[in-house]
Amino acid sequence: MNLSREDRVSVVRSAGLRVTASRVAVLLELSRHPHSTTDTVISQVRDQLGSVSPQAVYNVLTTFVEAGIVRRIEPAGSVALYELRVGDNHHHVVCRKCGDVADVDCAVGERPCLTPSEAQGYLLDEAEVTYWGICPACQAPASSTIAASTTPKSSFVGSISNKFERKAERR
Amino acid sequence: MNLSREDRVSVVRSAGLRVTASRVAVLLELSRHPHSTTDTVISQVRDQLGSVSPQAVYNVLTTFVEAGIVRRIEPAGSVALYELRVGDNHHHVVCRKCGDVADVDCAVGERPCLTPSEAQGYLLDEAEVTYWGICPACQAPASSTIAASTTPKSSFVGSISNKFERKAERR
DNA sequence: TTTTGTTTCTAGATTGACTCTAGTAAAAGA
DNA sequence: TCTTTTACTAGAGTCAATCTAGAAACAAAA
Repeated sequence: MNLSREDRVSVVRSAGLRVTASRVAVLLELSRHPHSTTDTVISQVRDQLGSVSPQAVYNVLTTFVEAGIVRRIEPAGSVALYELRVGDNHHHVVCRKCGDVADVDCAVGERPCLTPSEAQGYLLDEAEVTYWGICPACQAPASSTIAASTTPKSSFVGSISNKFERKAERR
Repeated sequence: MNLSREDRVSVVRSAGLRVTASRVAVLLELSRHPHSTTDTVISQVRDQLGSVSPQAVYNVLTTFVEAGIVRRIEPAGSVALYELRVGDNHHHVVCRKCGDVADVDCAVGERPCLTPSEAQGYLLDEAEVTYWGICPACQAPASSTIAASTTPKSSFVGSISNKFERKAERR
């Protein structure tokens, strides 16, 4: 999914936000690469615009999340990831080896899509599901894919808070 | 749940680990306060033993998680939390206002307790569910409880990566 | 008991994501 | 075009967590 420039401008404007170069650029990057890290977004926006301060990108992402046009996820052991798909309450599956993230549709589609029998008195509004497993690339024993050819320094299974080795250069 | 000293020693030993004062002390703290942060554990262990380096506690927690006798969770926007309840695949509910965490039983009890209709080729082994809502204390409009009497500087709802205001002094 | 090898702990520096602040620049309504 | 509001830059700061080297404690063998 690659939003046109007009689409991106109108997304920003209809969220009640000023249209700036960095905001439009961040939207392009997120439409190209869902589940981007702040770091990736920064370097991609720099490629588009020449120079942008890291803080500007942090600001844009925060503003977008608060405006509801971007969703932020934080799988355990990972830095924050951002995606444009909002409002459908989909879930995610994370690879324990390489940290790759993929979307998983929610059968219900509205939150909370699950409710426990005993909620301890909490007023629930969301059930966030994170599936953990091994991605197709990392399942291949010694194939030529990037993810599988790299012997992980440490497997995420049973290990603590490593930041995965994110698939390099996913653009 | 307050494990006796003998219990704690035997938990450590039967995990194939050396019995040290800091390990036994960490277990006591986790048995008293599930969902403790590293910081809390450090100060509690210091109370017990006099002085322990932060790194020692980090080491102990990491070792315990790798040995499978402690579970580490990382709700979005929170630092790592540790608990002794392992192996029953229970879930958690997190308060958006104060960050309080409570256990929620899993109806299935084994992982993965959920499987999506389409897993994108991933080999799944776990479905981690985090329920989000408002805890009983924070629901009370202006009661005398600690959590409710403090007007949050920023609500977690719709905000980014704040670290909550964890309930002070839960010991 | 002493020795020896291994594991754990201490102390201190380091990393990395993220935040805060003050001043400057840019956007949009008047 | 002017003015007000909002966004961006630059730089320092925070904080959880990690890394490393050396000292201390543990456990098994001699």
